[in-house]
Amino acid sequence: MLDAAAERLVAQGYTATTLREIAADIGIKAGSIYHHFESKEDLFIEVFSRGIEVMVDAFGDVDMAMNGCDSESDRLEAHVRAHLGALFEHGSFTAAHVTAFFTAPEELRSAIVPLRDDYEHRWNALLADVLPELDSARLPIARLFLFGAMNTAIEWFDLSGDLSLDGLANLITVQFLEGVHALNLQRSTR
Amino acid sequence: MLDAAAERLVAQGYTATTLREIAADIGIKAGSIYHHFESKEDLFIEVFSRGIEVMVDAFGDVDMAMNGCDSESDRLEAHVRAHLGALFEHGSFTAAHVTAFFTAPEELRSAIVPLRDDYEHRWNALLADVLPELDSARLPIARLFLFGAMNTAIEWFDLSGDLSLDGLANLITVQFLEGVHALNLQRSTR
DNA sequence: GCACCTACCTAACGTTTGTTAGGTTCGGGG
DNA sequence: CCCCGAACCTAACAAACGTTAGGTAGGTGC
Repeated sequence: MLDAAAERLVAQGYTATTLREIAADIGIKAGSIYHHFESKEDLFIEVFSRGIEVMVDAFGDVDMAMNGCDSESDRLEAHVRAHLGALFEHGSFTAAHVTAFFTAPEELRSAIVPLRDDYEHRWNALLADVLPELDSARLPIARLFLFGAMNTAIEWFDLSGDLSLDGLANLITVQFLEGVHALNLQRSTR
Repeated sequence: MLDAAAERLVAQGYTATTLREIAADIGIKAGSIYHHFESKEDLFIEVFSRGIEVMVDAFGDVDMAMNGCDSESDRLEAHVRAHLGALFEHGSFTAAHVTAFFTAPEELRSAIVPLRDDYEHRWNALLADVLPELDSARLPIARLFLFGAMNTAIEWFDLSGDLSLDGLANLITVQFLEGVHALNLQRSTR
C-alpha cells in the first residue's frame, strides 16, 4: 500500500493522487485506508519518511564499508553510488520523496524537514572531509550542485540503458570533484 | 492574471492551484476567467509557454550579443547567466515552468513539449560548439547536468544574498566546464 | 439614443475529494 | 462454541473543484 502510494506520487504528485486510486491499486476501497492511517497526510508522511530512511540507511552502510578507505574520492563515489541506488534500486520511496516532496502541503513538509536536515548534514560532513580546502561557506552550495546532478538523473536515467549506475556514479563524482577543484584554483590565483 | 497564475504554480503546483485563488489574487471571480481562457488547462498552457518564451528570448539575445566572441567559455557563461536571469529576473513564468511543469497533467504537458525540445536543441548546439571534443552521445547528459545545476538554484539561491547572479553563473560555468574536461581526460587516458 | 462589445458577476450544475459511521467477514484464543 | 479484534466494505457526508448559463455595468461607434 505504501508502495502504491509512492508510485502514484512519482507519477502524479501529491494533490493529484487520490486515496481511491491508491486503494484501487491494491484491491481495497478508499475507506479501508483509514484503518491503517489517520488521514491522507498521515499516509504520505510515512511515505516521505521512508524515502529518507532508505537514503540514510544507504549512507550509513557506505560509512561502515568504507571505514578504512584511504582514497577520499573513492569514498565520495561510493556515497554517490549509494544515493543513486536509493533512487533507482530500492523501490519508489526515495524517488517519490525527491520528485514529489515540494508538491505536498506545507504542514506535511514541515514534519519531514528535520529528517531531511539530518541527511543533508551527513553530506556536509562528508564533503568537508573530502574537500578540506573548500571554503565552509561554499560547502552547502557545493552539496546542492551535487544533489542537483544526482536527483535530476530521475528525469532521464534509464536503468536498462548503456550507462550503468556505477558508471553514472563515476561520471557525477569526477565531474563534481574536478569542477570544485577548478573553482578553488580560480579563486586562489586571482 | 497570468502573473498570479505563475506565482501560484511556483508555490503550490498545478492541481493545488485553483481558479478561485487566482481570481481572488487579482480581484475578480472565478467564472470571469472563462472570458479570457477556455479552460484551466488553456490558461496554464499559456503560462508554461511564456516560461519557455522568456528563456528562448534570453538565449537569442545572448546569441546576438556574443556573435563575434572568440572565447567559447565566455559565450557559455553568458548563456548560463541568461538562463539564470530568466529564472530570477523576468517574473515567475520561467520559475513556474521549471518547478511545476511535471505537476501538470500529461495532456497539457504534451502540448508544451515541442517548445521545450526547441530550447533544449539550442543548448545542445551551443554545447557542441563549446565542447567539440565531447562525445555526441554524452552531450545530452552533459546538458542535463548543466540544467540540473542551474534549475536547482531556484530552491536555494537568494537574489539578496552575498552571491550575485553573475557570480553564480561563473560558478556554474567553471564547475561544469572543468568537470566535463576532467571526464574527457579520464576516458582518453584509460 | 440605440446597438453592440468587452469585462465582469451571480448562482448554480455535476463531479470528485477526504473523511466518517456503522456493518460484515474471518481467523485464532479461551 | 463464543467472542474478539483486525481487515475490509458500504453508503453517505460536507466541502471544494472546474465549468456554465444567464444577467449586468460601462464604454464605443454610428
